[in-house]
Amino acid sequence: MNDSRNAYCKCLFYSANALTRQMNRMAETAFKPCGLSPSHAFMMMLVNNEPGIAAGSIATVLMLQPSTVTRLLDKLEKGKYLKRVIDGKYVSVVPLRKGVLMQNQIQQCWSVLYADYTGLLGKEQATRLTNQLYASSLKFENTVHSI
Amino acid sequence: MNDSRNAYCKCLFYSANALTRQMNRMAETAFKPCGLSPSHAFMMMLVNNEPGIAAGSIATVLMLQPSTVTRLLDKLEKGKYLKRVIDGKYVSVVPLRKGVLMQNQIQQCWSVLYADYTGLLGKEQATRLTNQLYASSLKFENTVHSI
DNA sequence: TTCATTTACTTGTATATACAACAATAATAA
DNA sequence: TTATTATTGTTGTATATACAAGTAAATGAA
Repeated sequence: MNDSRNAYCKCLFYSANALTRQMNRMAETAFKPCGLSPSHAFMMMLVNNEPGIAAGSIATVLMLQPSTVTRLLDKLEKGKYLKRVIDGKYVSVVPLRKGVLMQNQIQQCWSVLYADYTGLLGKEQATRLTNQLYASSLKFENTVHSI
Repeated sequence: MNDSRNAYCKCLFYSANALTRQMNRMAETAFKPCGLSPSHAFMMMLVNNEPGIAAGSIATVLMLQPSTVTRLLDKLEKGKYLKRVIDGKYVSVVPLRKGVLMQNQIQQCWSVLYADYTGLLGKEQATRLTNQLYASSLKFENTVHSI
């Protein structure tokens, strides 16, 4: 059985997707208590840490497409976690009370997630993997974006 | 700017997702010439290599949920790339001529993808990253599945 | 043999995400 | 100042993927 996997598991597309799906499942569970999906929670944290951040910066920092940011913001705004402040073509985002009050809980969920995957992979491997992934995604960023 | 990223980029959820999104974008481009999405192409390769493979095995090998496999199969079957052979509750999958004839082209696209990302990351880093991802996803598999 | 349980797959529904096309605004050049 | 171009964000539409619930078939126990 594992032989049949061999060809694919040597492909970065395959292994990156496999791990990410599992990671996302774990993250979804970890963030459940706060009632937000991991992506929404990350966005909320970012807005709490940088009130008034431009929508475009959110996209850059979280490495998401602008349209994805729009959709995530829509939901958080509808839930009264934050609001858009529109100034001409610029949109900045500020947290609302509900979002600010949630920060603690989000960070707790985040800690749980961290504990979960380091428990599984070991602290060392987890750190190494994370660093390599991040370094690699920066390399992608510079090339893939600027075509 | 990069300081604002710092907190997140140390998280495996964040970095895995970031890289995977970029990887997927690249893969989508690489597989475009064959007219299949990367996931469909992978599934097609697998079925070509193991004609008659059980649907459940596809899920295991590709590390996908059964429902996801169903959906991917639906599309490939509709496109006459393969067909399901139903035997009681068992479903096995066999390639059709169109799918078999496509194998070459798919593999070519796969080579292009490989060349693309090794060109970007360097062969060494690409291999290291892939192996670590795969090894990690196996660790996840054993725990996350069996809850 | 019949009933309960497990297995294998599908369907309904929801989500995150993307791309391409669009609007509205700002910046620049003429 | 006006006309062009670039920037910023949103909408329409499509995709992959997942979970939960359902169905049908196989297996095991009584």
